[in-house]
Amino acid sequence: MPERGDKMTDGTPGTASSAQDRYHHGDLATALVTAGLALVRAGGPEALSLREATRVAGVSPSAAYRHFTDRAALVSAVADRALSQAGLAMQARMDDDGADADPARRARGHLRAVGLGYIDFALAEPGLFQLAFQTPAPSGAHDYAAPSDQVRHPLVLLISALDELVEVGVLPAAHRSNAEWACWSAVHGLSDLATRGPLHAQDRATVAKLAEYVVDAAIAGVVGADPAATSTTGRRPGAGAKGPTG
Amino acid sequence: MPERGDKMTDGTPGTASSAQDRYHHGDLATALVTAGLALVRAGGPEALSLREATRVAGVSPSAAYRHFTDRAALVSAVADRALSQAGLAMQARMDDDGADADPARRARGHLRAVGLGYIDFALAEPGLFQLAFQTPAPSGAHDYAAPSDQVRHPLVLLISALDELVEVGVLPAAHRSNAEWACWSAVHGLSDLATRGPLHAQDRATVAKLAEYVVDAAIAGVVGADPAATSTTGRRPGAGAKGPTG
DNA sequence: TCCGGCATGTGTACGGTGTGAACATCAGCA
DNA sequence: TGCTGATGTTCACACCGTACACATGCCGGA
Repeated sequence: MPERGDKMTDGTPGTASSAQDRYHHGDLATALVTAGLALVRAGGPEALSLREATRVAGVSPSAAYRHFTDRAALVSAVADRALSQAGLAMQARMDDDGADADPARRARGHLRAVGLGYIDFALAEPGLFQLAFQTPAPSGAHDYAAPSDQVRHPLVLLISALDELVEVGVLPAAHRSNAEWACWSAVHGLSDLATRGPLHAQDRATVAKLAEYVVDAAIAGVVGADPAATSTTGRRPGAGAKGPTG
Repeated sequence: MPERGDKMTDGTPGTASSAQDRYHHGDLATALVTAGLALVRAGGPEALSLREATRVAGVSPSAAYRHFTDRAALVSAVADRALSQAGLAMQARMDDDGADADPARRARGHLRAVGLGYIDFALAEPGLFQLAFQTPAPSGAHDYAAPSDQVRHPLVLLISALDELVEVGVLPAAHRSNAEWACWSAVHGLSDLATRGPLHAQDRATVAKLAEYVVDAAIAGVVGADPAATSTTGRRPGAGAKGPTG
């Protein structure tokens, strides 16, 4: 019989013997997710193997199937946690950056913080980022509801930042529709190029500068782009990116 | 002994017996790449298994190691082919769309075609797209040189489209630097969101409309965005960071 | 012409993975 | 107290990448 004592189920040393050294783990589901999160953080989504997760949890491989129908189910559960962490990081950044007294500047700062927070999270936690945003979605289960309690989905943060920009008058209401996809595409694309693509080997400072440029260009694009005149036949003058806030 | 006749090495029926039914395959390397390409097209990068590729080629698994050091090497070779196909598709679209007599309109059409061609390729061949652009790069081997003969790398197409926009006067030279990353980020992000992300289940027409919007917003962003005046705090002019690849 | 070397393909084996079926353990309830 | 269902274990299977020893046969030198 293998030794089952050398595992650290959680960070709660008070209940040291509650879930260990017993035939029944006690809270294997969350233990597996926690272990999976660590694996993904260390080695990316590919490193999340069901067997390794059970090994970390000090349990036999088949035990996982009492709590997850599939490896995919475990991956999905870990992805949810990763999504929450992304939302938390972005929210924190918004709270820091968007403290301007002027409403227009504050709104623009919020949108900027959302974009830069997204990219920062991708750079700081590439494994979690990939898992959170590059997974075919569990099965259409949750539609951008809170991935967990109290944590707002990153897309919700983006949407509310854009709505705020409309309320404040910076973004014309006529330009509002689809703006979230243009913004999300820009920051997501840069994040992917920087975490796995051709910008992978680039030094951090360069990527950070690029991130600012990309976010600013995206904002300028949605604020200034006239969706009714975007064909090759040319845009009307005066539709420049210069926002009303100057 | 397994039957080795049921394979189609290439599209050259003239030499039907040249590479088949013989102990030595004759051109196993390209046969494996061709098989791998089919596997990726059908099931995405994950479906490219070395064993399955050798099975399709009618050869034992170990035979692959005479031509590729690794599974990664085979993947990389297939990725090169995928990259070429992407370049071809984008080039074809550019030739179709960018036929305006007016130089400024033609230049803008070229950039639009590059972006829409990129997204179209991703939607038409999601497996090849993922393999081509979401692979950690072979090992810094080829720096955007022609992935094959005669085919220009997608990034090269983008860069020349932007350069053309500068020559024609639509894009101020001061806004040129880093523009390729803003554009690439936007189209790559949308492609990723649409092939694996939350837009995966969206119907094709909706995504196509979104693609046009995103491309136009990206163009508006780089053409109109003043990289020195978009930040909330207001950065000094002339602080445009030079592109990482030069 | 024969022959030998070397590139190429085969067979077998090992450790890794996900997953299912049968069995073991234990908590909680009648 | 003993049963029952939830949970964990053991064993087994098929698949994967990969390494090693061996088989085959093309091609150039004698």
